Amino acid sequence: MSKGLTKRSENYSQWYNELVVKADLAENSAVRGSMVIKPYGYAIWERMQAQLDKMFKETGHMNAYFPLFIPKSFFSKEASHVDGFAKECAVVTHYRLKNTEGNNIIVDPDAKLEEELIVRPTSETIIWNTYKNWIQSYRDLPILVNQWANVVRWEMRTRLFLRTAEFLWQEGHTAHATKKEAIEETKQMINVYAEFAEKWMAMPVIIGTKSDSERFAGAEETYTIEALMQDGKALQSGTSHFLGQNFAKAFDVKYLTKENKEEFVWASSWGVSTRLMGALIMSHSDDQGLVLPPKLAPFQVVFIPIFKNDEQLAAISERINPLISELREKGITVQFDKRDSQRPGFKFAEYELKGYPIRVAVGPRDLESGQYEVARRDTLEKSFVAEAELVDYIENLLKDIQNNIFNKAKERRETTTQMVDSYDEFKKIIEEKPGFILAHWDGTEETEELIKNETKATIRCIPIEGNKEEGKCMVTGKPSKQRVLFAKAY
RNA sequence: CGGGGUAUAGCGUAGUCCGGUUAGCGCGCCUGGUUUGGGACCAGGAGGUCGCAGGUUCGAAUCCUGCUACCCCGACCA
Repeated sequence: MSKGLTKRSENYSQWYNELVVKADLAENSAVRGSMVIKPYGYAIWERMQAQLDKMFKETGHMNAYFPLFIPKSFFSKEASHVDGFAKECAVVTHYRLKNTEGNNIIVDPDAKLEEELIVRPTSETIIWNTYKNWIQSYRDLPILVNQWANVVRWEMRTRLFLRTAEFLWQEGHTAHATKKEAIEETKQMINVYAEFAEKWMAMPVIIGTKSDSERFAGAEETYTIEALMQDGKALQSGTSHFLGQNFAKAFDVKYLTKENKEEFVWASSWGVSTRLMGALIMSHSDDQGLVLPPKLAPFQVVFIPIFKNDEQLAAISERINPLISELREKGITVQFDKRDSQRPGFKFAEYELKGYPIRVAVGPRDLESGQYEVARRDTLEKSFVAEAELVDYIENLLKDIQNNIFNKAKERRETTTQMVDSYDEFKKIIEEKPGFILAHWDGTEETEELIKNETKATIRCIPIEGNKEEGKCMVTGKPSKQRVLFAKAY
């Protein structure tokens, strides 16, 4: 399982599939670029889901579910939106198969749909078509709805986790009476994402807005959180869009104000996807495998008994079962690996590969001494801890690991983020020491395009926080209001 | 869709140029034994339409033709 991991660690996507997903679906192009998420990987996604869902509910949202198939006619109402997605839609044209002679299954030509159905690439259109019926008065607003779902985007090129044809995500779609409120919602949700990324994934992010060319199709403003992976490439990890009245106008969603005036509603949408799992893997993993933040690890602690026979195992179990109960009462997730089919050394390596934050080894020797060997995944350090102190020690160590991997990631980002004032220096750094670059830009699409073509670096975002010093564009010398964030991106 | 590459057991591969025993090796898997505090060892064993279709030949993983899929680089993108 771990064969070749060290050598391949520079190319994360090479070993995800050995670790958490199985991607070998396709002899058939229809599932090209999809992925099977294995149980352990899915457990990580469930932890992420649970926390995000909690945060959405704490900010007043409720979950709903809308159909997978969207009639083509819905989809073509918002012009820039359809332009953005038209090239990557899977389309359902028939509803029946037919078994011909020789067991040859074909699509029944008589079963053609009158109107084709689009497999949702995102749900704005079907949701706004529905909101039209939900909204009449200012009393119906705001509508604060989220959906957990799968979507399909027929990308020309796929990358495991980062850009699969089908992916799992959450999409929030809100409707508001005023522009101000919709913008506040948009900003609130990007802050929720940033908090989740930093406090739970232990992944530092930079919040900002997208340039015109990178903005979501149909949005007036796109907020993003941008993270830096260990190889110096940036990953867009979550977005929140202020949609203005674009979808309200396209789907004719109006409400009556207190003054009995008819107005279009204002909208936001926001989402994060299983791409976050890719981000998590690429932020922290090392040559030994995954490193998971304790807050998202499916299991935070694993106990490995070291035994030669059933009597020894029974003696070990008797001593550590009360400890496990005590840990569980504190809300710590614990696994006790009693398998006799693998040797301890194999298990050590296996749990390191899977990123369990803490491993405790207990053998006859330790029962006598009353001290257990505790190993932490982030630093691979081991220490002996007295039985009486173990529960408190683990509780503190989990917090310590969570902080430590965040700080490590942040430090790494800071040492690979540079302020650059000349375009020559920019080109040199992008080539030699990839990472974030803060530089001045004249705000035009032409300059952005030029930089992209010459260096492959793109504007990841226009940061919201930090120094807002004015300056001159590093390419054209024209005035710039603030530095923007550049990087090569996934 | 353009450029490059690859396809041999569950995974990784040798063999292909120059056709010739029963297609070899490592990991993994199964059985037995010895082991068990950092990925155990010994012995035995199972597992292959050599991507698919056609052709050349006494004989094809190997040569020819066509097709398909995957990977990498671009364009596209959560």
